[in-house]
Amino acid sequence: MGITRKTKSVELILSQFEEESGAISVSSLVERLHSEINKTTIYRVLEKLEDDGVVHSIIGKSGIKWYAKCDGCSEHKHKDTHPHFQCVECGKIDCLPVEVSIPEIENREVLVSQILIQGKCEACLS
Amino acid sequence: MGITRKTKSVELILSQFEEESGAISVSSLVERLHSEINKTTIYRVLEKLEDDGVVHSIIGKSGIKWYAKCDGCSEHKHKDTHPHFQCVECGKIDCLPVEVSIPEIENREVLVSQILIQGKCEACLS
DNA sequence: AATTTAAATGCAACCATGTTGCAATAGCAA
DNA sequence: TTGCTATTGCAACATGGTTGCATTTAAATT
Repeated sequence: MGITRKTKSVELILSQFEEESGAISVSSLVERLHSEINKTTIYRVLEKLEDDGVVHSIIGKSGIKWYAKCDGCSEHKHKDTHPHFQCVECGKIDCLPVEVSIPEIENREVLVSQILIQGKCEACLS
Repeated sequence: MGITRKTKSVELILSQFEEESGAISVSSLVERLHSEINKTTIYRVLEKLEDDGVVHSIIGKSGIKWYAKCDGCSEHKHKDTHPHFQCVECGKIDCLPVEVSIPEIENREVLVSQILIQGKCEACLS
């Protein structure tokens, strides 16, 4: 079960995603908000927002967690087939508005899939 | 530059991959070999083996690192388009002998891509 | 408006994964 | 056998993330 009360922490965290088009790493969120919210709370709020389908999480190339606003996700079913792009230079992660089809696999039940494409983003290509 | 000397550590680590068909997490490798090899050495040897194209690494669903034997990788070019499958129940990771085509993306240069499919493996399906 | 109650928070302490610097060890070529 | 340098071990550190518990607070109830 997710968020039930509109608290200062929830509002603050959500406002960060309003201002950001791409994904935000948890550590940068902790850094940005450390004077207003305790890091434990940040972890907990993000978890609940994910349960609610408000944001979704991505594991970046070095294993750390990022969150991005969901666009068309619901509480019980995330649209997790869209890939994410992480720039090897600046580290930034964005959602890609593309569908990648995952094949059926013999003897296994596929539930979700995470696709992380790495390369150079527009800003770092110059 | 990768491995240049055949040391006890290298042999021991490689022997673990002989016995294993799937991937091995670094932490389980550290656990298995802690009485014979220091963990720092394990991290360092794995890094070199990856440089040499002997193994390749995968970031699992919870952000930890796994390694698997390479099959047809060379020192400078890993075949990283094959997806990996992680069982949500037992946690085990395997390489999938399938090719998934990654689309070109406007304004970005794609270098590598990591596809992690999650679901239930054969053993956990019953 | 005052009361009540459970959700939400802060804090401190903890855990796991991974890294660094440096001195000691050991392959291997000469 | 000697000498060079790659490799290793160790201890200490860094970072990302979690836990238990006492305190606070949103919001429903009176």
